[in-house]
Amino acid sequence: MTVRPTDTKEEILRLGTELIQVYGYNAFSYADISKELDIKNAAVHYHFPGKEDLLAGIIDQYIQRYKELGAKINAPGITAKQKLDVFISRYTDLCEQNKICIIGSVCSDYNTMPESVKTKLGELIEMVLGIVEKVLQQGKKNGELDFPETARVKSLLIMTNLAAGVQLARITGKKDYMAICKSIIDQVSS
Amino acid sequence: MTVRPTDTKEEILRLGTELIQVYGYNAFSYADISKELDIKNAAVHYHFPGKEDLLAGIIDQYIQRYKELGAKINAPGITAKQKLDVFISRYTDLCEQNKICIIGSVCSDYNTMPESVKTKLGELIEMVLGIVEKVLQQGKKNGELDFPETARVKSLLIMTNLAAGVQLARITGKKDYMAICKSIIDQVSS
DNA sequence: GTCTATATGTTGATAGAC
DNA sequence: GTCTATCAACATATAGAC
Repeated sequence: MTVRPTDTKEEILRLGTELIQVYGYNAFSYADISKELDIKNAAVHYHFPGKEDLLAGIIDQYIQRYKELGAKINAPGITAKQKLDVFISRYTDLCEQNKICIIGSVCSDYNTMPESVKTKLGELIEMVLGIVEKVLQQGKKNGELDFPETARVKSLLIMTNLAAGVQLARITGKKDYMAICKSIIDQVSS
Repeated sequence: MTVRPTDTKEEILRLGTELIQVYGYNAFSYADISKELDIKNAAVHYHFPGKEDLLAGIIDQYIQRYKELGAKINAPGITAKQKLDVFISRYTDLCEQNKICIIGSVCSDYNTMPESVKTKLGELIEMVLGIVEKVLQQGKKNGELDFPETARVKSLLIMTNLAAGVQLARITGKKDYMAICKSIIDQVSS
């Protein structure tokens, strides 16, 4: 790749995220990153002294992005269904690239992570669930969406469908994942 | 012809399964096994020459167990709801032990696995889905269960709820998982 | 900020004795 | 079937030059 990264740190974060989504946190090394970015492993350690720091940085980046999405998604003129579609399409994109959700990926390695990162991960997941819950709550209120569960529980059901859906898709194929997405929409349609 | 496995081999399989459920496939080593079983790492290699062989052995054991469960679950006198409870309680047990479903765990490491193991994993998952699908199908037929989706799709929805549910429970706690389980039951109740 | 060079431990694995 | 002994390869990590 001839694209000279304007910011090595950003590139490391981007590649680290990808490696977690494709191979898992405990399956990649700093060598994978340094080779791909054509830098030395010491350069990676300069930006992220330890692998845990890299993981923390990646999760921080996600928290930041969802914070932005949470604010943006409240914009008027977008229906609750469209908002829900924004979430679903994120997972569909992952699925298409043979990646899985970073939360699900890191979850397998949860017990190998330091406490500080566990806490950060909890923050991220509560933020994601909170955004989905809010979308569902508003959609239910204005009659656009309909479902028997509370918005909190419905957000749990939808997010587990999506997270494990992309995991499953790796093995059984994309067709099953697409059927899951269709059902999610059908279940909340009034 | 069934060869009786040695106790050690069984112990390695048991412990290997546990390590995958607790720490993930790429996070444990043969040293973890040999230390815990108080044998030398060479002894582990005797039973499973490579780590992939161990993973294959673990998946094979699961396939065998689900084959037995698939046969047993057809026994008369058990309602479809009770059969569904058998599945749910397996995940609840995992949740209680802070473990996650082995399929979900291995899924993160999917792209680091040899083709032969990927195929085996596909076999296992189709078997599990098939059993759940059959339970749902029969329950729907005799009016015991009711849901708008096809049995196949509903099995996908339920299994993704459960698999990601135990993953989530590690982070957000058992309460969310229990709410998911309750909803699964409610959704299929007629 | 990136490099060279190096340290130190771990990993998965094997050969051959008992 | 288990052991001792040993291995090359790789992992994470740091010191100090440029």
